[in-house]
Amino acid sequence: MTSSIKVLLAEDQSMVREALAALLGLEDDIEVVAQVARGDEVLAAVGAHGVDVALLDIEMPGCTGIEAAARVHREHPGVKLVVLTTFGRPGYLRSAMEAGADAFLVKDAPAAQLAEAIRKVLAGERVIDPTLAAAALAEGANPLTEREREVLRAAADGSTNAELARTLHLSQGTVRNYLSTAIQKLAVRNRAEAVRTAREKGWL
Amino acid sequence: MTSSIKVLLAEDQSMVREALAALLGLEDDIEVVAQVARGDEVLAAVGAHGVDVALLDIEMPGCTGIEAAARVHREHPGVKLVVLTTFGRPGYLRSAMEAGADAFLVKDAPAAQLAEAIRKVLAGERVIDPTLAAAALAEGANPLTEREREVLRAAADGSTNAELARTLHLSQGTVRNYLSTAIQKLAVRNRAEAVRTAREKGWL
DNA sequence: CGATCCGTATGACATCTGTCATCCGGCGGT
DNA sequence: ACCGCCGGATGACAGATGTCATACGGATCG
Repeated sequence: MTSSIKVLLAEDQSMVREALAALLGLEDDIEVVAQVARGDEVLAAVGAHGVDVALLDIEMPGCTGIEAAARVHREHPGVKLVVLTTFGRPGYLRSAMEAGADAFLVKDAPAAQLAEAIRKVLAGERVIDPTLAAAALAEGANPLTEREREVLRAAADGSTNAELARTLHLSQGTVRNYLSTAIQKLAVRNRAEAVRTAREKGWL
Repeated sequence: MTSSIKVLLAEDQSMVREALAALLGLEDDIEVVAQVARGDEVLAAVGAHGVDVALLDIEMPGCTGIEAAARVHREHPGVKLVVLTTFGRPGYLRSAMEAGADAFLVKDAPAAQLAEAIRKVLAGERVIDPTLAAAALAEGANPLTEREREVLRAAADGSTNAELARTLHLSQGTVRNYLSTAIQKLAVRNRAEAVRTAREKGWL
C-alpha cells in the first residue's frame, strides 16, 4: 500500500483502549496515531493528527461517542466514523447513524471485524450488523418526548417525586403525569420498569 | 527464560478478549493458551491446558469470574488468579479476595499493569490497587442477609411486591419486610435507591 | 439454658405512586 | 381560524409501598 490508514481511538478504559491499539497494531496497513479517553477530546485530536478513521466508544466521560461523532461529522466531513459499543441497543444504532456514523460494531463481535470495518468504511462502505439494523427498524422511533426523557432520566436513581419536582422545577403532579404517560407509552407498570426498558432500547 | 507463562483469558466480549490476547501476545514471556467467553467454561479450560495464570473478567454469562475463581482455587490451588473488572466496586474486591484471587485489576488501569500483574502473581506477590483496598476496608462488610440480597436482586428490574412474592415463594408482607430492612440498613429511602447503592458497593 | 439472630408471617397505618379528568397557553400545520 | 400536540398544572381516587409491632420456630453462641 502507499501509506497506512491513520486511526484515532477513543475509549475511556485504558486497558481496553491499549489492547485495541495492540490489536490494530498487528495489521500492517493500519496505524493508531492518537488515543483519547474522553468524548470531548475527540474533535481536537482528529484535527491535530489528520485522522482517516475515528473509532469511538459510546460510553465515555465528557461526551458520548455519538455526540463526538456528530461533531466530527460536522467539522471534518471527510473523516470516517466507526462507533463501537458494549450494548447493542437499537436506539444507539439509530442515533449513531443520525450522527453520521459509517459503521456500528458491538464489542462482542469477533475482533477480526474491527480492522475489516475500518478498511470498508474507508472504501466508502457502511458496516452494520443486519440483525441489529432489523431490530432498530422494527422497534420504531423513540415515542418519548424530550421532557418525558428528562424526567425518566432523573428518576432513574430512585429519586422521589418531591425531589424530582424540586430538581426539575416542576410541580409534583406534573412529574407524576410525565412518568405516567411514559409508563403507558412504554407499556410497563411502574417507573422502575420504564427506566429499565427505555435504557434497553437506547431511548434514555 | 526457560518457558513462557501459560495464560487463560476469560472475558465475554470477544473483541475485548481478543484485543487483550493481542496485548499479551506482545510480551514474549507470556502465552495465551486458552480463551473462553463464559464463566462456567473456565474450570474445564484450566484443567485441559495446564494453565499457570487465569485472567478472569467478573461480568460474564454462565457464572461470574468470582465464582469461577473460587472453583479454580478449590480444584487447582496452584493456579494463580487475576480478576479483571470494569467496575472498581469495593465489594467486588472483597469477594474476589475471599474467592482466592491473587490480583484485582480494573480495566481503566494502564495496560502495562496487566502483564506486570501476571508476572507478579506468579512470583507469589499479590496485586491490589491500594486506593481500592482502602475503600473496601473503610466500607465494612455487607450488612445484608442472604435473603435480603435475593429479594433486592429480584426487585431490581421493577417487579411489584406481588410478583416478588410469587417468584420467591414468600408472602407479600414478608417481601415488604425484607425490602424495608434492606432500605434501613442501606440508609436510603426506597427500593430503587437500595438497589442502586447495593449495586454500587458490590453487595448485590 | 438463655440471648440473639435469621427466616417467615400477619395486621394496621401513613405515605407514595399511578391514573384520570380537566384545564390553560403556545406553537405548528392545514 | 381551527385542530392537535406539547409543556405545565390541579384535584380526586385507588392501589402500591414503606413502617412498625408482634409473633413463632430454628440455629448458634456463650
